[in-house]
Amino acid sequence: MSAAEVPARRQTRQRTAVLALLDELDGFRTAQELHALLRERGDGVGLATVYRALQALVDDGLVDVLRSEVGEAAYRRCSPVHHHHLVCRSCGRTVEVADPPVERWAARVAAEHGFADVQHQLEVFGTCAACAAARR
Amino acid sequence: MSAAEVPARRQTRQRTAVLALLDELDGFRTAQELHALLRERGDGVGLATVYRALQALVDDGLVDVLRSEVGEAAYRRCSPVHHHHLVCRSCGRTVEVADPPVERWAARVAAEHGFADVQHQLEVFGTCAACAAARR
DNA sequence: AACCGTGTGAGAATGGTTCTCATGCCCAGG
DNA sequence: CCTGGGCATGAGAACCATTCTCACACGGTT
Ligand SMILES: [Zn+2]
Ligand SMILES: [Zn+2]
Ligand SMILES: [Zn+2]
Ligand SMILES: [Zn+2]
Repeated sequence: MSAAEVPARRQTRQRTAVLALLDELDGFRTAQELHALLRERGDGVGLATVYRALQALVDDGLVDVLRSEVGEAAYRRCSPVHHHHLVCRSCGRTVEVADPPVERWAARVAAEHGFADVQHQLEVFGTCAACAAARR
Repeated sequence: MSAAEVPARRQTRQRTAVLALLDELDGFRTAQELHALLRERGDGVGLATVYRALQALVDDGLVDVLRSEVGEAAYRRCSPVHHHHLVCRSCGRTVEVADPPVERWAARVAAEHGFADVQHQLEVFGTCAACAAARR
């Protein structure tokens, strides 16, 4: 028997609205922020549903999730290929970046210490030019 | 007037116990785990105090903190020089690793995109040899 | 159009972390 | 040594993001 029967994701107004909103935002946003934005614009969506939609999108690889320093999850529409992020601490604006050397380095250093099933996470935080200018 | 009057950290049984416990553990542990361990061994310490002691140690640069995938904070006694971690997903065992190239890469890629005040976080997760062997 | 099963939503529940505040005790000064 | 001011402690309440519950709505397929 084939392993996983794909449950077939159902198309609903709520899920469409969440993905559409993420598509027009260019930074990481928390579920609560997204929920508030949807409510403001009239597309009322339950908070629990926002969480569920985001989780589904993450599972499908359409959205990346990041943990803020205080532990809140933030979500962003991202390309499906492996990459890392350069994130503005102030406005959330994000640039996707890739670096093959660090990929190889992570695999090598893990192997040297006998670790298997290796994964890694690398994020860069800073203040973008616009926010740095606005701050003064 | 000099900027910050150092409040002078006070030496108490509880803070000593927390740091001593961390010194004999070699992996990242959550505050709740540390609290349970202290209670087991008779050195009763309030949970809130464990959190406060850990926060103080982090502020002093004696301890590193890591956010698990579910958002829990885990703490580990670490060397004060900048480094990253190779962490076993299963037992928490951790190896400190350094990689100057990635430091330079992070600074360069950030500068190219106009970002300032750059910081980065890089962690590698895997299954250590001992846990891989025990699993079968 | 009818049915089945998944999706939704409001509120309750969960669980890690922080806050409150009355009491304890470290330690500099005398 | 003794004392006093003030930071530290602890038990429990408060907080808050996230998840769960469950009755009801509705997508998609026959
Ligand atoms: Zn991404
Ligand atoms: Zn990578
Ligand atoms: Zn460390
Ligand atoms: Zn580094």
